[in-house]
Amino acid sequence: MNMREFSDKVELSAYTLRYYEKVGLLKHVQRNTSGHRIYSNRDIDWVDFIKRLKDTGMPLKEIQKYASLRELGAQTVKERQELLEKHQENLVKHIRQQNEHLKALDAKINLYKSGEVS
Amino acid sequence: MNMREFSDKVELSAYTLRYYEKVGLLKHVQRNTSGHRIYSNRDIDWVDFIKRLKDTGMPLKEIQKYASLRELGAQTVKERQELLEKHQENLVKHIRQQNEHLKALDAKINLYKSGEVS
DNA sequence: CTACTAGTTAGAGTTAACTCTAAGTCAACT
DNA sequence: AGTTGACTTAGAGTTAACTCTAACTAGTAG
Repeated sequence: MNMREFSDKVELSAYTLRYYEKVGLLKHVQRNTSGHRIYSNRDIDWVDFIKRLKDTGMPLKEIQKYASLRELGAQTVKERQELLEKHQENLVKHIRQQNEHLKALDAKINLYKSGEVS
Repeated sequence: MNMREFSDKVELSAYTLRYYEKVGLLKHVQRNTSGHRIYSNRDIDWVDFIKRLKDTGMPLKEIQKYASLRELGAQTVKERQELLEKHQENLVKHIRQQNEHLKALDAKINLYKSGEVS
């Protein structure tokens, strides 16, 4: 599929997709005879995974690191797993923290509701 | 308390605290005779609340809006409550989303654990 | 009196992650 | 042949949220 279709599907602008390629998140995207990019379904999966990592707070630099390890094939499986497990741990902490924040916010709102705030 | 003590207590650099003042998050901080800032316990509470909003993804601009409403006193209670309730709603959504991401990440890691990834 | 410490200001610099601009190419229509 | 539209590139510009620099001052210890 072409840029526009892919951009629509993954909900990232063409600018962002080219940027992701520039910083090494997306590698060897195919080209047609006139030099335009052609994306595959595997590209969709990969970008979706990038988005997931990003949405859970992983910086693009670290996603790039994961991408590079992936490039190196089977010998980096362990390292990639560790990277993801570390991220998983951070995410669990983050969710715990956010739940605490939510509780405190609920309490604050209850003060407003009961008219104890001016 | 002075800059250093306050900075230690709220775990924000002096740079950041001055910046927060500059952008209108912190207002009428007291000064001593030589022009140095003096912070109170109420300042601690307020900065802690700012941090909570920030940590839950509220942009400083919106926190600033809340701060400004607070300045205007009792007549803005309703508006402030609404602002917080909107944020609460976003936060609930965010937590839900993060939990979904976590589940997907768990699944991915399980693929690694069972050797289904190369 | 001098040195040191802890602050002060205005404004410049940094970083991440885009986002856009300008100039150009290529294929398809009219 | 000319126009349109969807791309291409290199590189400049933007935004949020800091972070730092330079030059200065006030209070304290030796």
